[in-house]
Amino acid sequence: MSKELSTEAKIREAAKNVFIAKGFDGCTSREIAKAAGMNVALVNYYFCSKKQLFKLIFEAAMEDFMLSTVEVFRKDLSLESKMRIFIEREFEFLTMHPDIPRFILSELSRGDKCEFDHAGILDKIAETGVFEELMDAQEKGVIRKMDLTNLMLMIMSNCHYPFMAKPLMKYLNSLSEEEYQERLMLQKQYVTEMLIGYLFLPKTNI
Amino acid sequence: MSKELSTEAKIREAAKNVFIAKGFDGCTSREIAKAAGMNVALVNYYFCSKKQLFKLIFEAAMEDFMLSTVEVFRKDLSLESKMRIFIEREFEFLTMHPDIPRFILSELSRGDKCEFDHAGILDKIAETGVFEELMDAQEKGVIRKMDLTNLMLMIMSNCHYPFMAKPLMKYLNSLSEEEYQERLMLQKQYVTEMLIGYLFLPKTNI
DNA sequence: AAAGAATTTAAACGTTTGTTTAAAAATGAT
DNA sequence: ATCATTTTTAAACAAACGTTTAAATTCTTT
Repeated sequence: MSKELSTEAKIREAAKNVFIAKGFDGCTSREIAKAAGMNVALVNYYFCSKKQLFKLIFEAAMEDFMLSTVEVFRKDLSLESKMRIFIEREFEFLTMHPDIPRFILSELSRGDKCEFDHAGILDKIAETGVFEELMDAQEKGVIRKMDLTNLMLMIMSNCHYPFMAKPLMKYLNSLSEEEYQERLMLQKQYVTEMLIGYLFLPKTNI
Repeated sequence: MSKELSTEAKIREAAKNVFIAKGFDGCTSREIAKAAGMNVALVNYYFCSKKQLFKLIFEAAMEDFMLSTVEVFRKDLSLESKMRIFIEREFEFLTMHPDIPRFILSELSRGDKCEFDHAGILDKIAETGVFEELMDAQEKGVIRKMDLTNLMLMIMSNCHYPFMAKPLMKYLNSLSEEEYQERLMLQKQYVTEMLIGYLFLPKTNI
């Protein structure tokens, strides 16, 4: 692993791990300090307060979560290829950061404690031109005409939830970690085919 | 609302609301007592500890969450009708209890703090005979051959996630409460068609 | 090497936490 | 009405919380 990190970076890293694993309410400043291998006071020396440190971590996670995989839409590929690769990348990202969706949704629903600044996240997605491309495809009858908000929600449901529901599914079906990972990879295939099959209309040979 | 509840029931009710809204770590015993309109000590007088009260609430929520809508599968209907009605009921239940999925998945991932006893939940689902019916339908080529765990996950993804992601979607798309409720009803239609379309195979006229 | 600034530490601050105690109020039985 | 039991309250407990302070250490600059 990385050996030479600044104190500030070490705290940031520890805070990220602890916050994402346990949530803002589920951990203490001292726990973060210990995970970073140092004194409690240093956390506040560098980041003023638990709340402010959390805000930093949360917003970074949010950006990662929303933007890590949208670059596909800039590529010069067919819309269907883009969709397939997007889902592929999404599962890849979530395999490496399986706790992020639950973390984001939980903390967002905790709400007003401190208001988050995720201005422009949707703008950055829009910059890729994906929405225009989808609307074009709808006009041309390539894909189903449906609200894009709902489409977004549909894709996110099928990508995020399988990772969020891991403890539930593992328990209900008595699965080992390996078995669940297998199901996840299976699920990726299933949802890809289902989403593509639903979204893309059969070609009409006029 | 209901006026005549026993003290014990009042605490239970308050605890349910507070725990589900804020999570175990996000609230205090005093908060629950205040929500029930009484002293802190009474909470422990009736329920011994915060942890034990939580366990009670959690397990009740879990049962509701998993079993509230499975009765459809006992009915004498075509498999497709059952699927449609199941999704309908699921959205109905979640409209009334929109915070339960996030609550359950969050608290489950908090893990070992106290181990939950949801023994037999899958058994109770199995009792409806839905799994046999699905396997039969798979043998007969009525529905797609796929792992039933994955199918379950797929349905849950599309039903639960839209409610869990409400704060995220509302913010990203600047939707009012009413607008989001509209999207939810739209989503119900979309996911029903998508799931049915994916699961049920076209009839082969041998 | 000495001085000054930045970093790190141990200790303490006042609150709040979950829980307990002991007294008060309400209830039921005789 | 009197007593015993149950229910409710206010007060207190030690422990843990986020944060601050002031001293110790390290680093940088001269």
